[in-house]
Amino acid sequence: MNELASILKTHNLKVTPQRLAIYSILLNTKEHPSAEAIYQSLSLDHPNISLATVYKTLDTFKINNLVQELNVGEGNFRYDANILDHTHAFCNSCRKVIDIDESISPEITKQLCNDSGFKVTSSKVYLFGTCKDCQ
Amino acid sequence: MNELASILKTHNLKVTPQRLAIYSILLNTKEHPSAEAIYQSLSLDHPNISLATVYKTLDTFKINNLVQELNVGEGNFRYDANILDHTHAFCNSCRKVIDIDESISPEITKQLCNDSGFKVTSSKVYLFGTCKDCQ
DNA sequence: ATTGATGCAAATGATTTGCACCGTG
DNA sequence: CACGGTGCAAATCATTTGCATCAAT
Repeated sequence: MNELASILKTHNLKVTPQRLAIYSILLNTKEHPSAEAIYQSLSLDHPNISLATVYKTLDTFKINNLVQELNVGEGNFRYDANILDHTHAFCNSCRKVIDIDESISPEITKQLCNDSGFKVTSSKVYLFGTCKDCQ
Repeated sequence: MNELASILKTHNLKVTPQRLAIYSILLNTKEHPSAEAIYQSLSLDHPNISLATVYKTLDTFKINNLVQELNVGEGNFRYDANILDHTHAFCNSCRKVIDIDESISPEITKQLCNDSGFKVTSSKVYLFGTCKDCQ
């Protein structure tokens, strides 16, 4: 059996072609796609999938901590199969979201935690500016 | 003339009672209200203001860098008249957004900037967890 | 066979837009 | 007076929901 299927089973989720397809897209892209963008990607190999299913599946994945939801202020959400806290940089020019793999965010959360009495379970760090290609 | 009025003028914005009211609300709250919440607050003293005007005004303020827009994943935006980069903590229990006044976020953005070739102009840091009152 | 997943279409909720009218500079 | 701002209602966009059907265990 395929590896994705066993990950889904680990979370007590039924294995369906739709779920495999959506999870596979997220694992194989660096684009941080929106629900709509995922739906577009699916139109090739799974033309009869429903947008509602994409939303429901993403919600299920989010609840089961298989994906994280991002919001860089565009008016919709984006999804990332990398669930570890890491920094996302949004280019105001090309509107791409880039992963910044630095382990600084987790560190600062701990520091902030100490001072404020707020018990931190996760964090999101967004940088805004211009990416290398657009400069 | 009142101080808020002169701030608006500095940005070449016409001074209207609606803008003064909205900006005043944002300057005097720690609640990080949504457009809808601001509209509710206005219903007392400005009962005939339009929700569309609230949205248009917030957009104008955002463009003129008088407010910043937050998104903690609730499906709407919240607004903060403190435009300096600072950390926001969202309590998953009471759904309040709390300011964390630490100057760490600006520091990390500089570090990340160096490594990635991404030119950072601003940043947003969100912490998720449980606030002091809810623990 | 049971239970949960899917697809469709309709509903919702947040935000935006068009346009006539009004108020500020 | 001119131009931008406001209010209203309608439109749009992202996301959710209800429900009948379908598929995985």
